[in-house]
Amino acid sequence: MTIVRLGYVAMSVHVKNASPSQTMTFTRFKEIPNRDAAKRKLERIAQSNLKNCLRLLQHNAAHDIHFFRLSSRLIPLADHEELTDWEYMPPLAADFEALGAYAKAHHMRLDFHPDHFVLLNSPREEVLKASLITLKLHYKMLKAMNLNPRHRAVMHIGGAYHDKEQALETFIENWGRVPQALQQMIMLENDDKSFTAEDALYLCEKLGIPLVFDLHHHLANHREPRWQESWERIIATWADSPLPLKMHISSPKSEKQFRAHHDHIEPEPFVRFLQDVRGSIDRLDCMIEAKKKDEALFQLVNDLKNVPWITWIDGTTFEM
DNA sequence: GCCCGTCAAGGAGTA
DNA sequence: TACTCCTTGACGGGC
Repeated sequence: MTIVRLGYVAMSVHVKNASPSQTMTFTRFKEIPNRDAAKRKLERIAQSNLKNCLRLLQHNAAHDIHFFRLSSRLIPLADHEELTDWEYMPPLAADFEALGAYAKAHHMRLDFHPDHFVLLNSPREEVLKASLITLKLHYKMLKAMNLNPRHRAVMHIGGAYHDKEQALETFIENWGRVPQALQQMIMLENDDKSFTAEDALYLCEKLGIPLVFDLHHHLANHREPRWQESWERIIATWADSPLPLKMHISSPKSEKQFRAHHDHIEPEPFVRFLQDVRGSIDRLDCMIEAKKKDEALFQLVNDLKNVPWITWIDGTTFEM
């Protein structure tokens, strides 16, 4: 038996005016003559983002959603190189605490996906440095929510830099420069252009990192099409994690724009996948990455209602 | 209230 | 070498 939880990404199409990613660009920041006033404005935006985030968690609780990706843009400009003197945490501490407490009370798995500019295998010193600053920000947010940071941030491997083998080795070299607390926070994901699941497994097995398998990326980018051959190895990368194996699920926008995400999830390929992995592990968390966010999740739940070997435990959790 | 240019980031691809 | 595109959601000026 496998218990599967479904989750979605960062914002809701149902909850109106609840963006967790309101922002101010650095260009606008500089236009405000009083720097302290500008910082206060950033703090107000961040507070609004966190309050909206709590509303999203409340919406999730109401719909039995126990798995959610937080926006990485909760605090605008927090990792900007010209704002290192800004002590943003004290005015936000209470809001972060409330978020973490709510998630714990409602048994929710929360995590982050730092954006694709966070590159641990960059040959450029300044890019690696900026990436570590952004990762540290994610770590601080998790700590502020009183969540165990272990395996809460999924990342891509990075650029191929015209030599994929060398790029993988650079990742390993640079990994030694990542503080241990940040290393423990990280999961790796196969991407749709450069690094296949096989490449990611090479790093994950060597460095002890859980692999977040993205099925759509695998279909777009692979050497060996049969992911099933690697499934046991993928499971094994999660052996030391306090959290269940995590997957990314999305559907291609079209044949032509295969790599882009569709509004919704095509149920048939997902059902075939579930059939293949059924019983192979106790728990599986599937992050639904679709343009229509929670609406796509609700539609998928509806589509899965007809599958005879699925037994629903609550609104978005089932046993198979 | 809608439309569209702009903002940020790093890499890939093309000319 | 220089550019355009990719991606994301939001901002903000113009009408």
